[in-house]
Amino acid sequence: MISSAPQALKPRKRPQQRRASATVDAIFEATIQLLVKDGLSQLTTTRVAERAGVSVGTMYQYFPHKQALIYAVNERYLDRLAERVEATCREWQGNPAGDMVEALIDTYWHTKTEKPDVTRALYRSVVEMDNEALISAFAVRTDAAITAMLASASDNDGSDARSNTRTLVTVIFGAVRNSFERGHSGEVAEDLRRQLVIMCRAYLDRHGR
Amino acid sequence: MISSAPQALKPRKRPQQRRASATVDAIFEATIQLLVKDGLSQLTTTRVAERAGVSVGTMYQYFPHKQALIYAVNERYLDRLAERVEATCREWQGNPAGDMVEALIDTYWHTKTEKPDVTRALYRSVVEMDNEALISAFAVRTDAAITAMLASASDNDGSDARSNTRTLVTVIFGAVRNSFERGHSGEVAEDLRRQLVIMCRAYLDRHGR
Amino acid sequence: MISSAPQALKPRKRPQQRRASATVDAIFEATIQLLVKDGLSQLTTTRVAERAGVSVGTMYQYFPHKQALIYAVNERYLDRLAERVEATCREWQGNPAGDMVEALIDTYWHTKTEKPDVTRALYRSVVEMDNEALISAFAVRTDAAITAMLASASDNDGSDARSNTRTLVTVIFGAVRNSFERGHSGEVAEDLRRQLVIMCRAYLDRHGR
Amino acid sequence: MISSAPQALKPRKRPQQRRASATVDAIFEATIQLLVKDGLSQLTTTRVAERAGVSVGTMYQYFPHKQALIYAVNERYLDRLAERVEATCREWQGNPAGDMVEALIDTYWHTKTEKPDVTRALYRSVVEMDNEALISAFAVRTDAAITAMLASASDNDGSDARSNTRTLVTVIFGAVRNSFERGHSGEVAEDLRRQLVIMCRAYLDRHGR
DNA sequence: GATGAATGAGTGTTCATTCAT
DNA sequence: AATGAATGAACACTCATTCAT
Repeated sequence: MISSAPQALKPRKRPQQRRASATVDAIFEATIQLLVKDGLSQLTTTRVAERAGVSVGTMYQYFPHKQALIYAVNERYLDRLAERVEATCREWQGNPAGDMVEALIDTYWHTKTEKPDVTRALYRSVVEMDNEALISAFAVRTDAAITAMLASASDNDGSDARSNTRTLVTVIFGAVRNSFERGHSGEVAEDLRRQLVIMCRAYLDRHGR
Repeated sequence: MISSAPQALKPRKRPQQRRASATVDAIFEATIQLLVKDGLSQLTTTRVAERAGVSVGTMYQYFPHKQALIYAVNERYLDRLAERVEATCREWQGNPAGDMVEALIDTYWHTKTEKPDVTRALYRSVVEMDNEALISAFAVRTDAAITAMLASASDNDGSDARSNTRTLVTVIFGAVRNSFERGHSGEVAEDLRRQLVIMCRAYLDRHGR
Repeated sequence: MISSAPQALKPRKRPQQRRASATVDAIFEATIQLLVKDGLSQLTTTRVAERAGVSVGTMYQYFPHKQALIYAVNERYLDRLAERVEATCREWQGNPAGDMVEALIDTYWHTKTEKPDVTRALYRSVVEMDNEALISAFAVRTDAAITAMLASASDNDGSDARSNTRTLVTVIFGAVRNSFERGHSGEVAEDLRRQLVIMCRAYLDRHGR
Repeated sequence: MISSAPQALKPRKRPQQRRASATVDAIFEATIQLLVKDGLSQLTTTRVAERAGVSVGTMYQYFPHKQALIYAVNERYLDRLAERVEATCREWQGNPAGDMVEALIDTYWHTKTEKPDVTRALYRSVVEMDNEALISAFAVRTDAAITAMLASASDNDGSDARSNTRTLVTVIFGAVRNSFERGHSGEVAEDLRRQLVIMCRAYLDRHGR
């Protein structure tokens, strides 16, 4: 769970979510829909409650303030994303490093591309929030999973694992976001994905592996 | 000039800079300072005017609304960034492609890192704005410059220039942003920069160049 | 009901009176008091709310904007005025036309004169508003009532009812307003009322009735 | 001149107009055009100056504040209207009273109907202004002219001239305004005018004249 | 617990008026 | 005299949050 991130990393205004339930899901769903439809600046607590079919009062029982809501939505999203990354990492244990990275790119890319407007809306919603804990927790989880996976590579050459993981992760996650921002899609996006695979493979192979 | 971006992409009116560029500069400076200090959500027209030492009324003579102000600040920032990228591209014409990319990464990285808090603040401010025109104009400029540079590479191997440029640009710009978001700094950031250079060189060399 | 005026004539949204008619009444009362005291140009939403003893926010729950408030105040006023006119018309069914018109003038005059400053304030507030629906709805109601009354006159001579009603209504309502504007009062106003009765009677008698 | 109205009647904020000139005319013209086009609430000093082709500063040389401008426009309008009424009154000296009143109605009606939108715009603009002096001065002039005319009637029956004049004036002016408010036009307006003549004639004839 | 009416501080924006040039 | 940039008080309206029912 991302929420279990080190206390030190939790933001001052770290939001508390009371408990999970169908109501909370409805609220999450409503929030995402509204973020997609109108963007963060048009998102009001009243509108979220209305669309979720609950009263504002009730919403405030689950989320102590608006930030907490947006935080929680992103937390859940990143949780799921991290799970998928972890699953992929487990699945490819023991394979050649190049194949691992290709699988990683595929997983990340597909997850992000599945619902592009949700991805975009959440990328945007996370700004102006005390999001360091969020990002950090996600980074910790994925870094750990990827490092472990790479360490098990059948062609592991013993080069600096921390540095390699960090580089790959930063490049892959960064490139995907940038591609989104530039509005790539269709053939262009597909080519970029392929090139990214090629680039990462070339990086791993650099020592003549 | 970024301002020459397709009119159709700019739903919001652009500021009509008359003259008094001193005043406009003061307003820009104030805006950036406040974005750095308190973030977009705390940025009010009154506060900007106050800090810039002008009245709100005056501010509204130069910027028809708050959005236009933020737009203009980002536009200027991206203009300057694009200029630096273009300068680097001109400078490295005719060199080996690997050196070009290293120079590009250096330039971009240094520009972004010079004033990290400004970079971070502007990354955040640009959200929730009608920023497609902005990003698109920046992309057009830098893509053109980089494509031209690569075409002049002494070891140009004739592989798909569009695709190569797009990949490099997306990876470099994306990685830098991601690095910022993860809060890398010091030795970690430096290593990442080096790795990025290695990765991009490896990408260019992939065909045994 | 004036509210049943053609929807097409009401570009501005109408207040959705939910309940809490006490609150709405307080707001109406406050609005009228302020209109009387300081005039439309000094009427601010804050001041109305303050005097009504509610918060601005609450006011905006009942009236979507300032115009809607002023519209509603006038609507209520004209509703009541129309009711009185209708009552008089019912009451004088079957009497001689001259007596009818005298009764009509009395009713209208007295209603307007009861609270002269309110009358004046509302006359003024209605300007610069999308008031056609208001005026039209009032006209439709009163015209209908008066036409019906005149048709029942014991000495009905069969002359053009539409034209007669229109003339009488325009003259009476217009004269009263003009008298207000000129600031008539006391004996002068009283004489004018009498003369108006004489004139309307003479008009009805013109064919030697 | 209406401006020569008794000092006591001049409003506290009685606006002062510096001097007449082509500039002033341009300002008047611009004001009226804007009032017709967008109404009082959209009338800003900047817009008036712009349309008049002068600077705001210059406008403030002629009119010490916005009210003064609107006051002056109405003053000029009423001056001209009063002149026409006076001219008619002079012209019909010595004729039968009924013909006088018909001529008066014709003059007033035509002047108001010539440019209906200007008439309407000015009716509206005069609200919320300290307009008592304006109306009073107009009343004094027209009352005097009409009283004098009626006194010279070939069939003068010696009945109370003050009362008669006041009644006729209030009825005629009031009916015209009311007709405007109701949006009468074409055949309806024409019939109303005829009926008004009939009514006023009947009033004058009431003693069997 | 759930509701949603009430709150009121806070914000973007306008525009009459001034005054340095 | 003429200009028009600068001023800043004022206002309509929003919306996160609370709390009586």
